[in-house]
Amino acid sequence: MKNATRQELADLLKALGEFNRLSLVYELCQCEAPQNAGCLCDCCNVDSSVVSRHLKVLTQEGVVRMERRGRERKYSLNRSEIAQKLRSLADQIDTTNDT
Amino acid sequence: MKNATRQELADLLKALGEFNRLSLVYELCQCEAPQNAGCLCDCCNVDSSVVSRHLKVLTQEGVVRMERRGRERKYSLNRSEIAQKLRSLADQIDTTNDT
DNA sequence: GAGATATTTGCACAAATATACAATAATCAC
DNA sequence: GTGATTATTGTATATTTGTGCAAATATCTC
Repeated sequence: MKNATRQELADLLKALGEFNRLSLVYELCQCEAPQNAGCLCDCCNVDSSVVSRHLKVLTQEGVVRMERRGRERKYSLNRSEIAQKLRSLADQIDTTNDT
Repeated sequence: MKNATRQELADLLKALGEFNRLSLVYELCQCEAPQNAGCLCDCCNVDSSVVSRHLKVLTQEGVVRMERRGRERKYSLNRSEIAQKLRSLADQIDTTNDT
């Protein structure tokens, strides 16, 4: 595995590894339709500007994708892509022998 | 999901989400036998004290377990446990509809 | 015990991060 | 256009984090 790839994976895990961002991910998990930032604000107890920045991180890392719709921005999870990366890591960790 | 649980998961992901720590995990992935800290130092380009601290974080988060053997300390991956947690998250993310 | 080896802790520090509040930008409804 | 709504960006700040070097701790060998 190349260093660049490993760095990308580390960045992804770091993006997921913050309580409020993980909360946003779980919130989006449970929504079929894309959600706007205002709605997503409700699931974490921080200022909307903070949510906006967390969503930016999640977007940059490919966890989430955003589409403008009027003055709103709709966010949704890149479900299969993220799940696949997590499973791939799990497989590498789990492949062989263990207690 | 309770907040405490979510925080634990976030902490786990954060532990994995740093380049040198992830490198240590990959290194341990490829070892059958537990490795000592000195050996693990070779896979990241940092001071041994830094590796020691990273291993401490990984141990605290349950990624790795340590056993003293003389003056050495042998580290090994908690493979199945970590893999299971990652798969569980993947499943939650992936359960339903997506592009 | 003396010296060598393996690893961790104390200390210092620069960089990154999460956060709040205020200001700005973009769009809608009238 | 005016005002309201939605969301982001500017600024400041307190905290956390990753790091290296030196000192300390623990164990082994002689």
